[in-house]
Amino acid sequence: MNNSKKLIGMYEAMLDTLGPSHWWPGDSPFEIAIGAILTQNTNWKNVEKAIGNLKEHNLLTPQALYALDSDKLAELIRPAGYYNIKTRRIRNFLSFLKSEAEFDLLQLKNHSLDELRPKILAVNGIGPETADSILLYALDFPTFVVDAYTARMMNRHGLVHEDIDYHELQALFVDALPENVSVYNEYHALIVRVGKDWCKKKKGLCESCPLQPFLD
DNA sequence: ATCCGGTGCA
DNA sequence: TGCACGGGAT
Repeated sequence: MNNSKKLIGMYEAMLDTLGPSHWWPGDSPFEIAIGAILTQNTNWKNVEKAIGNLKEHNLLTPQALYALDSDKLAELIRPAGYYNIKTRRIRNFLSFLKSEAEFDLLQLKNHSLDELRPKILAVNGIGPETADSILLYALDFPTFVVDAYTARMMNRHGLVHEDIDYHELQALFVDALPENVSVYNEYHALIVRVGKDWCKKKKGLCESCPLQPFLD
């Protein structure tokens, strides 16, 4: 089976067994963008606490967060871990949002994907995965998100080396799939769900995995 | 003890 | 290529 058919087959298998994911959880594009920064190498449950704290204080708007002291912000996002560095990263993103789009995330959609992605990547603290997550899940741009789960899952299926470069891994999916926001959205979400519940770090639960039929 | 929707810096 | 960043859940 060629690569494209295999990747499409895996997608269909996951969707059939797990159902749609309804990603990204969040009430607004801005909440999704902040969540993308907060969830860097961090369990989503911890991110939810941090976002809950911000909501509770009515601070989940660009203007309110921008006006907030670093110390206050750090304390509120503390449950998400790495709170000092993430405070800096959020503030970097807010400065970018102010200068580039008058605090209006949707104004970023006036750019093409190809010119916007490098601009977001230039923000210190926003790497390729966070940038693509914001572009896809907050702004509906057709860019495919890959992550540690993706590399692990693909590696265990013998398709890539474990430490494959981000953009190489991404290209594998882009080349195999139709350029479609809904498919990109759902595919990454399904991989994360499979990664959490079956393709675990220590020992994969391959026998019961939705992707078991695709193992060799 | 181990892991988590990573990233930047030496 | 290593390493720091970090609280919370299992």
